[in-house]
Amino acid sequence: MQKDTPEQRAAHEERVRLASGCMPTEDEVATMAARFKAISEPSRLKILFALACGELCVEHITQAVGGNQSAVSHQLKILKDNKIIRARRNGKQVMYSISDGHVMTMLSVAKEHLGCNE
Amino acid sequence: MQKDTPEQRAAHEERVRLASGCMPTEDEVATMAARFKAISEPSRLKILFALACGELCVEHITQAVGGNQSAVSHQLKILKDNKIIRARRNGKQVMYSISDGHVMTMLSVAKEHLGCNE
DNA sequence: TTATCATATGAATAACAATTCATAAGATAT
DNA sequence: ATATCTTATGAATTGTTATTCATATGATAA
Repeated sequence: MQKDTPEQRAAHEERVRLASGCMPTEDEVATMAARFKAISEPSRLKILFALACGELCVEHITQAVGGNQSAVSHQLKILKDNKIIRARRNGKQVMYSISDGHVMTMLSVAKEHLGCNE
Repeated sequence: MQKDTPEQRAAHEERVRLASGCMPTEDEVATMAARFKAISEPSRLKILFALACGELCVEHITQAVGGNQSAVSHQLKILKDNKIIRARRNGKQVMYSISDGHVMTMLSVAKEHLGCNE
């Protein structure tokens, strides 16, 4: 079998170099991965779709998605730590909401992508 | 402490009902969660950023992201099974590429979201 | 055919994450 | 102050997932 010519080898190296150049830093990749992971569990994704309709307190979130209060609270913490949602206290309750438009975009793009089966 | 009035209680139920109405089906949530999970590992996210610059074969991907061939191959399978990337054979090589625009959107939105620290 | 290159896969281990239970903490009312 | 309502947290268990190694498969060339 033919070995690559020096030109081909250079082209390969160039492609790898280009791809490496597209790469965010290790820290950036780690942060993005953690945020995707935060929204990659069915129970947490359900919480987000519930919050997409508007701010809710923990009890209402729990009712909307099912499950128990403790589990929901743990999940809310993960979402909050990853800047996916935000919290504000209102008396005895804590109200949660989607943190910004990027998250809403993710949700709608994910839903659209469901149609793509190829 | 005051109990909720019937009106307040009805308002609460309405909010929960509304939130539940925003909810995709169980199957849809499961699929979306699985796809987010596919892109939520640093090594796989790196692969995607490499492919964002254009089609690459396995060896080049491996060089671009580091790690060994077997690990990369396992990760490519997960991405492919979740419709995040596609594969085409070209002689002895298999060329991988981002499957569609939704994925590219996800990557750029994720990168933008890095700037949001609140 | 055999040899070689490129990629994929199965099985085992090791790291990680989700859920549950029990309980703590924070806020308000009495 | 105490009681109650709401949410958060720590620890333990259970279930998942990533990575590695060894090897299989698939394609081309000699």
